[in-house]
Amino acid sequence: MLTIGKLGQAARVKVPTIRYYEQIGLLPEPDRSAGNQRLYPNTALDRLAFIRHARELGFPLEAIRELLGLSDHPDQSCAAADAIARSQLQAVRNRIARLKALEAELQRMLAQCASGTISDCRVIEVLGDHAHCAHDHGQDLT
Amino acid sequence: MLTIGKLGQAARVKVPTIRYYEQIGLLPEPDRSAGNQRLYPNTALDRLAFIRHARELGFPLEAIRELLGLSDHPDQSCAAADAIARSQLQAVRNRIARLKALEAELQRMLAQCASGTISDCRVIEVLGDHAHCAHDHGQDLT
DNA sequence: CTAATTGCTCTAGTAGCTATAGCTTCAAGA
DNA sequence: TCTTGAAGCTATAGCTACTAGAGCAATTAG
Repeated sequence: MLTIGKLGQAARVKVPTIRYYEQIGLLPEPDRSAGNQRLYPNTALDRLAFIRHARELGFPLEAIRELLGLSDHPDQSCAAADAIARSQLQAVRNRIARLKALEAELQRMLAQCASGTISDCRVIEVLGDHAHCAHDHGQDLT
Repeated sequence: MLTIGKLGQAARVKVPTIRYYEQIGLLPEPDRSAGNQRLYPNTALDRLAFIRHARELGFPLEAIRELLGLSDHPDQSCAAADAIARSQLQAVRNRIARLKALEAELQRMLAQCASGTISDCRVIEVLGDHAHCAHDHGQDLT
């Protein structure tokens, strides 16, 4: 049996985050000690590690909720899990593409900076006028 | 003089967002019409375009606030603006590096998926055990 | 036994908006 | 001139995924 602190240490997840996961239903409510403290079975560590790992890979909590649901029914096809991972991969690739465009733009902006006064600062000027842009970074918010 | 709707259209910024920017002090409170509606001078368009553009490049609102402060004093050195842009470039590069590691990991995960049942699904398995990872995507949250 | 640590609940805050409700004002057509 | 529909107003709440703090109770080490 693990206290919430030990569990957090073992899974490298902060204690308030564990309580938050419980609150939103990602982790089941554990039994309590006589003094009302949470006591986790060892299986909770697996589940929490799963969540942490998926978060590190950028999966949103709702996707993780689905994946956990799937892993609770090991007999079904894994097509759904595959689809979730695939869409996550797509999302990551999109983000990389957008960030690369931003990188190029920022680099260009800085290369032109004359380090003079604000009035001839390219950074300020470029930001003020989209026409200065080499790339079309349309609707992309980072 | 522009109504808030025209301004939003011209700058491609949604109306509630403009009001939000006013609320947090990024845009000055404009004059009002007899019927209490906001009326913007043309200069507001420049300022709003500046903000939108900087947001597209990933600058956080606080950095934009600083940049706007700088551009209000065109006689000073542009070193500060340069530094803000430089740190933004660094942040973008960090994000790219982290996302590339995630991309590789997700790709590897999917390549191994046998498309069988959940019980031998690599996606679920890899997520459950960090030891399966080729990369060390330590503390990186996307 | 005491002091330090850890745990508890509850509330509020973070970024950057977005959405809703319920109302008023404005502009254009009949 | 009247009317109708669009656009505007304020205020509040919601979104993601946590994080921080207050004020208290329980546990553990010495």
